[in-house]
Amino acid sequence: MSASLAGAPVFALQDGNNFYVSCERVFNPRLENKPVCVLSSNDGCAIARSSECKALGVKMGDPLFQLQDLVRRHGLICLSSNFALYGDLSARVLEVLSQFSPDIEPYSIDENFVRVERMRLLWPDLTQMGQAMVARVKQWVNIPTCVGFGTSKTMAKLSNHVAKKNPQFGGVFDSTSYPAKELGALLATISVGEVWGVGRRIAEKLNAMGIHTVQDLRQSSPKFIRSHFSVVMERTVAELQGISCLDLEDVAPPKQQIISSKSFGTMVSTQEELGEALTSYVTRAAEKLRAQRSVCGAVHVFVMTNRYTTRDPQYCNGITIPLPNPSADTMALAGAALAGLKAIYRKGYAFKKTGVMLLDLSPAGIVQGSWFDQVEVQSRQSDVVMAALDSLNARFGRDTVTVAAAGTQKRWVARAENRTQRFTTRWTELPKAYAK
DNA sequence: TCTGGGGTCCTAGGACCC
DNA sequence: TCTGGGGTCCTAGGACCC
Repeated sequence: MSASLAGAPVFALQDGNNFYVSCERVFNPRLENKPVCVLSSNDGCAIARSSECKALGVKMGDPLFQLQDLVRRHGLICLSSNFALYGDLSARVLEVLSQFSPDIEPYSIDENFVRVERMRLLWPDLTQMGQAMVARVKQWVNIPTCVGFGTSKTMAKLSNHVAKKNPQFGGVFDSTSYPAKELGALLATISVGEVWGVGRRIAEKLNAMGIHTVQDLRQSSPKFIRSHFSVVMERTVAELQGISCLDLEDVAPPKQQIISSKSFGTMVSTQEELGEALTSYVTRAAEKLRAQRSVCGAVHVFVMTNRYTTRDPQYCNGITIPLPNPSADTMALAGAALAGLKAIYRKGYAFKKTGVMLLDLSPAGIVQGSWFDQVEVQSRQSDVVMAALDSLNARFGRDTVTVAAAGTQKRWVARAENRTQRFTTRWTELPKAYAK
């Protein structure tokens, strides 16, 4: 049994093995034991690989046209992606895990963090708990997974990695009960780039400083790391030392931006075609926006040519269009997007990709019975503030219940309460009506 | 010929204020 | 008019994650 104190957090990280491929295998058992990969949209490149596929040397992101030889000679099976299916199975996995603890944070489509320390009466041995999780997810959803335990999220992630890479652990690794000396030896065999939060760039920089393995980083001083990197890395080192800095996010916060974009299968040149694609992306993004009950204050549009070709001239550009009234209305957003497109469109290019980002999101609808419209104006002039209040009155007319203004010398917030809408608007520049 | 689509957080630096 | 410290807000860009 682990020596962790009662109440001190213990995290599990459950992670589906080769998740998309495993999902496909649920409904097509003939894919079992065969090299399989799942492709991105337009069947562009590999985004998930079975272990047999990895053994053939296929890398994440390898384009399909480079895999044709493996398809012919080794029977590599390449499948188009089916994200609706993966999302459905992900939800089922989550349901099974909720039998083990109510404190769960779905981290990605194939990963879940679980706080387990409150369940120690039921599961004094974490390894047994992890084995039960693996067995039950396999039995009920037929998805193979691994589970790692740690006293921080970062250690749970790392333990999951250990479980995945070392078959002798049977898919479960509990770093909290592993003898300290042996744990250090084990972590000294793992390269520092495997740590959650250490990407390619930071790994290079760490290597240059003589920090090559997870154990090297774990034995570094957080303050030293802070001085050469950022507060994020400082936290990572503390987490590796078993000090939990990142808690479970049990209620998912609303998105701060919503993106919808896609590459074209064949190149597109005309503004009309780009506009049609954009309109469908805006429709999808606006649905997501309304689903989280937000309105959006600015729409960003971008276009780009094919960055992989050296033959054609390159052009990429983007523009952010602020909305005078924050909205979740598809037509309003599409109008802004198309106006943006018109501004950045150039004739004579073969475009590969376009997309839209909804920015400046804020809550819409009823919040504890109050409805507000806020206008922030950068001015110390009282007449400007009064003008802002006037505009709120004009916008809501008789529906306006109260108006008020408060702020500092520079930045004023004018606020109107209204029976039908709640918006929070931030103007980064003065609304035209008030410009002097 | 053919190369994904989402997201988050942090920092530096400029504008502006007292 | 000049100088400087302390502070806020905003944006662009980089780095990371799946």
